[in-house]
Amino acid sequence: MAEEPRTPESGPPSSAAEIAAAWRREQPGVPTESIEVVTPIWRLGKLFADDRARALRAAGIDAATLDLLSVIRRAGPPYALTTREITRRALVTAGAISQRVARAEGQGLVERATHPPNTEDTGLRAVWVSLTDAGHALIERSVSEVLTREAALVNGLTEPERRSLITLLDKLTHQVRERTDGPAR
Amino acid sequence: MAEEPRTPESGPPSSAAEIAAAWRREQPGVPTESIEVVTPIWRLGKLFADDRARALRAAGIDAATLDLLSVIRRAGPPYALTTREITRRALVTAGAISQRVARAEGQGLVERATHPPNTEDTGLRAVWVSLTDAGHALIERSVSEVLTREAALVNGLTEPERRSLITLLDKLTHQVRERTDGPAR
DNA sequence: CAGATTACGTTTAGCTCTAAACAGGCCTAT
DNA sequence: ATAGGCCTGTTTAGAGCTAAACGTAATCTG
Repeated sequence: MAEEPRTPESGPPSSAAEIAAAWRREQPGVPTESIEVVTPIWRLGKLFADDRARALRAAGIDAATLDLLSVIRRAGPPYALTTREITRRALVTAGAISQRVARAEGQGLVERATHPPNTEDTGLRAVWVSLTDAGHALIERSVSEVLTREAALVNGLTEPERRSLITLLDKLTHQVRERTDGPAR
Repeated sequence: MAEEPRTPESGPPSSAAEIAAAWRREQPGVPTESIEVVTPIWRLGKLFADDRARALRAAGIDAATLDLLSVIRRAGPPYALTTREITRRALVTAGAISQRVARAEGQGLVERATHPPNTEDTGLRAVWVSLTDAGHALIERSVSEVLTREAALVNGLTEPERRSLITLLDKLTHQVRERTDGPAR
């Protein structure tokens, strides 16, 4: 095939295929199969995150807070979850959740209570975090916009393509999880 | 057989499908097509990043430094790039690259020079970052391990599945890029 | 040429995260 | 009962990042 320019002057970032090819050329024998999977996943993650952050800035909320309020909102009435449960559904540590809750509480978006809203309890020293009216209003407003926006980003794929991608991502996720098997903290 | 002393709700995080279903139930009419794509991409990104960080800790290097040295190493001889070119190929800002280079320089892994190693020049006030012997040795050692490890994580997919996934990710990346078209770096 | 403009890299303030130490409620066993 | 062990949640020090201001070299303009 045609050789590629050694240093492509000012363009888009090197494609994953180019990176893999570069390693095969520079260090033959090194396994490069993962590069074309892992690199685009990281880049897409950043593209989605950046776009979301840009959209949320206008709404006066950040992605971390949106994430917190979302988890509580979509749990349904009475819109309250324990800190532990919130942590389990998020991608960050318990300490980070504690800080997120403190910030959101300072903004009047959530409230903390050591007693459950029902008589239901985890049987342990649980702290229940619930949405205030302001928090409820804010999440209602922002989620719709964010999801509409992101749907538009994904709509370039046909329905079969999207379904196929979802299936493959799902399969890969399960396999990576069981292979790393480290506490997915 | 197996005893179940666990707390009721301690399982894996909600699947993306469950999250989408929850939104359709709680706020009908909101578009949820993107959730099953974006969520697994973020989760996979974190799984790969965490695994890589764990592996690198043993080798005495962090992911940010690996990334820096990798870009320079795979560019081939004479193993030197300008800061601008490094930034273009990374997912972080120019300020972050400057700090990464400073840290790596402090560890004796790279060197900075205001003059090009060749007579080749970008025509502007370029700073060339090049690998030291120690940096070269370190990257040689770590990249092989990281890629071998990550190849094993991806090998659960069959070859056609992997190719199909790569194609879909590529297509999605291009479309998201042209739809957001934002600065994104 | 001088002045303005542009391109590149660095510095700085502030933010959010992680890891680890800490604090305290609940439970079981002796 | 009480001692000790677990389970939850919070706090804290430190790391690395971003955004924006800054310094400076190269280039354009009149």
